[in-house]
Order: sequence, then C-alpha cells, then structure tokens
Amino acid sequence: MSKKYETIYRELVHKITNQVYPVNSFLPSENELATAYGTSRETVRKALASLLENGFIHKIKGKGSLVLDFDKYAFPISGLTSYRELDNLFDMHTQTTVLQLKKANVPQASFHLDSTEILPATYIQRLRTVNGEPIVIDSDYVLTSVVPEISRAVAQDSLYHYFEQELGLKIGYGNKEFTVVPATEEQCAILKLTPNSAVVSVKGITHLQDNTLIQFTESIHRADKFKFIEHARRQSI
Amino acid sequence: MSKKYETIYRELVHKITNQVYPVNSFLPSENELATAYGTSRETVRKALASLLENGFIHKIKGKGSLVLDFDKYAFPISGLTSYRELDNLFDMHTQTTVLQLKKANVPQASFHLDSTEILPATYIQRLRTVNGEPIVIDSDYVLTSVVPEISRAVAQDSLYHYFEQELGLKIGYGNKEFTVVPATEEQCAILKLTPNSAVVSVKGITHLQDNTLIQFTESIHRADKFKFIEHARRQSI
DNA sequence: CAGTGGTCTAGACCACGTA
DNA sequence: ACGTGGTCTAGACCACTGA
Repeated sequence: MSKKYETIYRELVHKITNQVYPVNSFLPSENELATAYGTSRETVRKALASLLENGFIHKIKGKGSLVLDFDKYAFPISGLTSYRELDNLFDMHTQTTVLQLKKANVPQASFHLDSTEILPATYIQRLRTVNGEPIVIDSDYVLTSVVPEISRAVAQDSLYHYFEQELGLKIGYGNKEFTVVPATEEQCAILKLTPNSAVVSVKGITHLQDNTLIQFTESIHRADKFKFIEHARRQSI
Repeated sequence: MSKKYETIYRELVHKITNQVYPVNSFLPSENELATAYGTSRETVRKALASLLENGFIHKIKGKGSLVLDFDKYAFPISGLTSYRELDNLFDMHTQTTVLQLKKANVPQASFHLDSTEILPATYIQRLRTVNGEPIVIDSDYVLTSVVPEISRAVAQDSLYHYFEQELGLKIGYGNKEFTVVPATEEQCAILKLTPNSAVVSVKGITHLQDNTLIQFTESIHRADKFKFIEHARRQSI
C-alpha cells in the first residue's frame, strides 16, 4: 500500500484536470475529504499542501480551497525532472541525439570546485530536439565513483531511469543556477544560432539521498525557446 | 504569541548561519528538538519542512537532518519578495528611481488578457540601481479598483509595504514567467546597454489572499547581472 | 538492536469569512 | 452561530541506518 496522502493528491489532481472540480470552484472541505477518504484531517492536509505547492489550488481561511487555472504548459525545469518524464507528460515529440560520450574529469572552473578536487566522470553531451528544432544541449558529468560505466544506449534513453531503475540509486536533491551567457561557436553551430547569440545556461549539481555527489550538469538552452514559469506564495516565514 | 513552528524555524536558521550547527553536521533528532522546545514532534517537523524547502538541510531517513552549505547569495527572485526586503536582507546599496507614474490600463497583449478586459491601473516604472549600476527596470500596473491612488513617495519607498502595512491588504500568491527577449531602445538607454542586447523579462501577476487580482508586473533585468538559484528536491509525487 | 525520520490518527482550540 | 482552514498535541506503527 502506498502513501495515503499521495493517493489523495493524485486523485484530486485527476479530478481537477478532468474538471470534476472546475477552475474557480472550491474543493470539498478538509473535513469532508477526510470523511470521504476515511482518513484523518492532517493526512488530507498533506495532500492539499502538495496541490498548493504545485499551484493547483489557493487556500482561503474561512472559505475553502479554490481551484486555480493551472497552466498545463508550465515547464518544470524547476524540480529534478528528466526529459524522458517531460516527454511522457506532454506530447512534445522530443528527440535525443548523443553527441559525445567519453571519460573526463569534472571541469573545476565551471562548477566552482576547489582546484585540488579531481573528479573522474563520464562525460555525455546530448542534443534535445523538439518538433525537429534543436533546443537544448545537455552536458552531464556522471561521477565514475558512483556509476562506473554508461553505455550509449543508456545515454540515448534516460540517465535518471538508469540510475533509479537499473542501479537502484535514489536521487535526493540538487541546486540549479540560471544565467544568460553568450553562446560559444560550437554551441551556435549545434543550435543553429547566429554568432554571439545569447543562450540560457542552467548549471546543476545532483546528490543522492544519502548525500553522495553523483552528477554535474550544464544545459544550454536556446534563449528564444526558454521559458520558466513558477508559482509563488507569499511566505510569512 | 506567534506560531511555534515559525519560532523554531527561525531559531534553527539562526543557529545554522551562526555555525552552532555547522555545515555537514546533523541537527539534533526530531525527538530531541521536540523535548528541547517543549512541543510535539509534528510541530518540530513543520519547522524542519521549512528548512528543507529553503535548502538549509537534507533529511536522511535513519540518520538525521544534515546541514547543507547554504548559498547566502541565492537571490530569491523566486518567492514574492520586494526590493526593500532584499535591501534589508543583504547589504546591497540598492537605489530606486521612479521614472514614470501615471494612470494607464493594463496592456492586454503583454499579459495574455482577453481583449475585452479593460483594467484601469496606476502605472509605475522604476529603475533599480545596485552599487551605482542600473540593473532592473520594474514596470507595475496596480489595479485602481483595489488601490485607488499611489503617491510618488510610496512608489519611491515600497509598494508591498504600502499594501500590507498602510492599506491592510494581504498578498496571497502569484505566477512568474521568465523569458529572454531583445531589449527595446528605451530599455537599452535606461540600462546603458548596447543596441539589440538580450534582457531577462520576468512577468508576474499578483493576487491577494482573497483571490482579488491586484497587480501586473514586468521586470526587465540586465542579462549579464541576472542569476537565479534554486534548490530542488526529487519528488516522489 | 536502538535510534532515526516517514506516515498516520483522533482529537483540540483558534482566527477568519459568511450569513 | 456556524463552517472553514491554521495550529498543535500525544500518541502509534513503519522503514531505514548503523553498531
């Protein structure tokens, strides 16, 4: 049996996206949901907290939980999500081409590393194409100490899927840093950009749940195709 | 008396930033914290959930809560935060210049509005200067129906402060959309950029807690000064 | 094995919005 | 006055880690 609040979350998302609970209507109250799902109110509240975090609802004290006009195309570059998952989620006709696959150390300068840290890794450069247009170049450095070998087939498919399903590794957390930088000549050539175009660089460091470093990533996005949407709440804290 | 979990959160943040709990050490266990603060474990867990969300800690089942190397300079463009708050938080020598202040309708095209929606507003254009350099142009449309009048003094100071402290309005939630666009001539002139430079546009819509629309915003950031850092967790959900 | 965090319960009281 | 969500409690059982 999986987690109750997760089950409730998924069922509520389903009902919202299928307009059982239409936009601008209120969900049943927390007490009603607790009764309906045969659970306690705190558990219902955990499900609602996830809906809140993902921008599905807005809670108004004394009134209820209002269904928001959720943007289906909000691109979750935010969370730790892989292209394969995005591809399944939306119908985007994504295509992946492995450009490079070799052993290399993680470049210290790119990731603010101490110059004494030598981190042997597998370097994978991949081009993401959406509807025939080159959009993103992903460069991944996967630490050899954690994942000794990566085949071309795995690189072509999905690293995260390989890590989690085949190797049983558990992805924990990471940081991402967005900046706008001028494209290199190589990047211009691959993404079919005019020289000196600006691109969006998303650099990330990924850790496993046990805090082991596993991966360094830099994604170079075509600036004109880059969009990042976020839902924010006013925090008292 | 304020909220217990908020008090605990703040005290833990303080102890982390002051290295009472140094980076790479573990916090006291949830049971210990509950005893120490004379509260229940679930309340401690709410405080820890906030630390988790803000990237201060990483929890490892069976081990404890690990203190992460928190990036003090992660710019929270993310949440709904105002410049005045940022200015207080960091010591940035921010300066604000009011460029324009007039009545105008919210431009429908810019914010994906229906062309039948006429929304009278106060238009405020402000330049944000950090350490003497022009960095951001903020354009705000504040709906006249919610806030009839905005003085130059308020625009110079802080809109959020005025809304919340003077008018008693409660900010609820909003969406933000990040894109990279070519700068207009006017923007190049104000930000001292060479023609056809790229800038980062952050468009946002803000609602009150009772769901009333209050404000449309577009911030134009100099691309070379723009950095957005985010902490992400792998979600099972 | 003992200790940790993850989930869950069945209550309680409060602040807020509506009528 | 009533129903809503916000906070809080004092338990419970589970899965995981490490000795």
